[in-house]
Amino acid sequence: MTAPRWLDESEARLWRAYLVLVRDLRRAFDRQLERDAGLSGADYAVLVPLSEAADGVLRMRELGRSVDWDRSRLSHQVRRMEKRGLVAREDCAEDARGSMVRLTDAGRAAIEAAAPEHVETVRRYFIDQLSEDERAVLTDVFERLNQRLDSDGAV
Amino acid sequence: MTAPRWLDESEARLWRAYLVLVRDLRRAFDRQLERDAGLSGADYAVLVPLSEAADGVLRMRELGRSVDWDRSRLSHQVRRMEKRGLVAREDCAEDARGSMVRLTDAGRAAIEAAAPEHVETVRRYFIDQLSEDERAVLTDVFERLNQRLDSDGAV
DNA sequence: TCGGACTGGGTGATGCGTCAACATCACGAT
DNA sequence: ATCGTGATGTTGACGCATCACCCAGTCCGA
Repeated sequence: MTAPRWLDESEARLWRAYLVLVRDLRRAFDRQLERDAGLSGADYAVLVPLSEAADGVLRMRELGRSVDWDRSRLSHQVRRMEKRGLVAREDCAEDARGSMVRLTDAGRAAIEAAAPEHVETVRRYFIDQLSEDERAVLTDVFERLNQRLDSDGAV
Repeated sequence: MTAPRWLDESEARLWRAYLVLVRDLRRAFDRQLERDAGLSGADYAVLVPLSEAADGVLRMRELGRSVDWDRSRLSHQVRRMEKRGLVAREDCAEDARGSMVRLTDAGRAAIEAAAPEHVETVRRYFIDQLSEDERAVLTDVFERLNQRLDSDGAV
């Protein structure tokens, strides 16, 4: 049992800045989506792959792979979205276990209304605030950290 | 109505890496805290300022300033933590509206059990993965983005 | 001093996120 | 053919996060 290596001042500063950034960035995006299109971030995440799919239809399984959520979370989310008329569920012809999710007209209208403002917000609060060098560093760092989490089985 | 400036490939790659990192990092920390001390991230956030306060007692107001949450969120959280015996609520002598939160022995034991592993996890998946230059860039970028959110009233 | 505004805190409702448990179906080995 | 195993999807429960709203106490100026 060795003594923990506590964070020094500059390390703690970085860590706190990260925590605050994550929280406030998420809040800013959620608010913008809610305000401009009545969507949550989770709604948006589901609508994007659906809007890019042929005929706006995907199996739950494929949709789950696209958003990289577990089945439970996706099922709950789709149920809520179905209740609000953003998507519709249908049976799957090829596999009796399966379930298809179809983007409704209202769902397509919502994502199309939300997307331009959303990307503008991503630029305003993130991308456009960074220099080219900084973007390169951040991409490198983020992907490395993701790999670390992945190879460590921490996900 | 001008055309939205969609993200190009490298910009989208950075944005996706950020989203995945945030999600997986949060999951890794929550799991570690839950596993090693039976605490959630929200529990930990509340316990830290309490453990640093004189006598382990803070007014709700001060506690709220420390964690920077709104009153409702803090009230819900403290209620759940009180039910589990991590904190106790007392009346405030100076202000009849006030409410004091006291760290219990169980609460102190929990935070002391959790902290070393928590900081090790922060190092393992974040701080220790970065070079000195990268830490400097990230601190600078994160603080700039936070300022941008702040000055824009986006919080 | 009194009346209105503000502050401190709590509650209920609702959506998000996770875990455990369950039911159904597919599929390969025997 | 059937049995076991894994894949697919759903549900219930519970904690986190936010919003709208409420109540009580404090404060300050007319």
